[in-house]
Amino acid sequence: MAKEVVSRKENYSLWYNNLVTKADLAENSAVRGCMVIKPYGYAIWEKMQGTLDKMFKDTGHVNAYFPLFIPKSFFSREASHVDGFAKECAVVTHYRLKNDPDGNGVIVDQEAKLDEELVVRPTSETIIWNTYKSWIQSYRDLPILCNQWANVVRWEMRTRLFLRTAEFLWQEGHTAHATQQEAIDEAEKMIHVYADFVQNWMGVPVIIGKKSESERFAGAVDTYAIEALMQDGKALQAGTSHFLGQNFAKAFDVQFANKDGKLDYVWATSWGVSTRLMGALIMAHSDDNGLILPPKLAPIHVVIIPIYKGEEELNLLRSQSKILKKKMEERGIIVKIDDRDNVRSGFKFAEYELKGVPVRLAIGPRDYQNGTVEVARRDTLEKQTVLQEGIADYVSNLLEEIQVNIFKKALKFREENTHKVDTYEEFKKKIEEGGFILAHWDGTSETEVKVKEETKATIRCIPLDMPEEAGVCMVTGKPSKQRVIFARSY
RNA sequence: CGGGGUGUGGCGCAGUUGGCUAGCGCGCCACGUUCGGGACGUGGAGGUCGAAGGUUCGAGUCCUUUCACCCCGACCA
Repeated sequence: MAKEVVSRKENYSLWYNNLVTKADLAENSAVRGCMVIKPYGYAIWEKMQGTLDKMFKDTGHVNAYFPLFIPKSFFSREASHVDGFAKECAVVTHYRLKNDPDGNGVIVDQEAKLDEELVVRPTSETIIWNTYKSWIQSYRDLPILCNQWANVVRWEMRTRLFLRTAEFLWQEGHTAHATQQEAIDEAEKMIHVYADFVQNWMGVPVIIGKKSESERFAGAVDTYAIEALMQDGKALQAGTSHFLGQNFAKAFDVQFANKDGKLDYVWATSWGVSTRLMGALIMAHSDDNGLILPPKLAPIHVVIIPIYKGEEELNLLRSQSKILKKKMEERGIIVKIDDRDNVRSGFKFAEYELKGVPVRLAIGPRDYQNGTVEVARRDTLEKQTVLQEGIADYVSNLLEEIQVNIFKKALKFREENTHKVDTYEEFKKKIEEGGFILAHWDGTSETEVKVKEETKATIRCIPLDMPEEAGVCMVTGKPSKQRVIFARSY
């Protein structure tokens, strides 16, 4: 008897459950809104991390690490930056506990108060720029191209598992350059690195663009972003790259002597992606049977499930499975044999579908006789019986095909849910259906605010590689050079 | 921080206008039969009903306070 499946609209948690849970600590816990990443979920994150890390290094970056705690005063330096983060910071005020003399357990020792409070980093621009100041004196010290893998904390008023947890894992790149153009190039380069990763590894199509003024990062001159569309019709910002101008250099007084011997402020960028990407991965691909993982990021590519009666058959199939496993491993395929004797094979089928393992091989006595194996692919749920001979090639090709197919499917979904709209009336109707809307906008914040208030939709980005097209703003009728992307977002 | 909702074994829930020993499904344990798509039978373990206080002969149920979580806003990756 198959169990009832929770529908996608009702609940994403079915898919999440293999990967992550809410932090489940004592009552009154202040860590609400945090998450526990389970081993299987972390294995995916490690794959993402490894791939991105290599991409960063291939583009000339190096890893470094900076402190978790940032002196409060650092935040006062860059005005718009503090505006953006002040409301969501965790602050350390004391450094010691003691036993309560009244016997109520442990209390904060009020005598151990810090002179200056420490802020748990919500992002590291301030402490990094304070550090860079001592690293930079001459144009010969530039560029500095550092990346940091770290956790950060943002005390959001409302959290959402994966998409907006109070603590999350991410990487943040922070670069310093001698010229404006070099910094702009860096910011653009990195948003393209992100797009490459999200599309070609995660299989999620994205639109690369610039943020409008009101959606910009606190302290940035320009914010580039990649925007993805989830299956429920909402947009998700999957990564950002910021051209910071000289804002942080000025705030932290980071000057260098240029080739002419004159002092100038350093030009900066920062860029980051987080565990939110795992949310994107899940929400973009999963179906009612559970996760669908792209082979390039799946912790297990292939699971082999022996189907047997009795110990004799099991042993026979077990050793045959090992042979198949070895053949595939020689081709770099990650294979798991699930020969657990205490759950039935149908249960295993369902379990690995829930986990999103791309390919399943089932081998039973009949297959053993015929020298065949049943191959099932997770993305289409199709099953086929193929010869064991040449299985490594077959599976290797299949994995590549699945990787491409997942992307195509997501792209098709996005295209079917992207609409050009020319009037505000039509816009209001279309936005209710979800998806991306391409419309003309007069470039003003006022119009953007009005649209947001009336429809809850925001400008996700001003696409970079979309042809210019003259038109008029759908709201005000003022001239516009190009269409921008509107959507409701997470 | 505003509006709405929910707290009952590990998970999901039922429990009527207060009334007997607090139930059900899943899961868990034991034994047996099963095993090519989430098995079935029999037996069993597991609960301070979110917390504190109150009303009452009697509270999961009523009242007060409080805490947490979820959803919708505002804020944000």
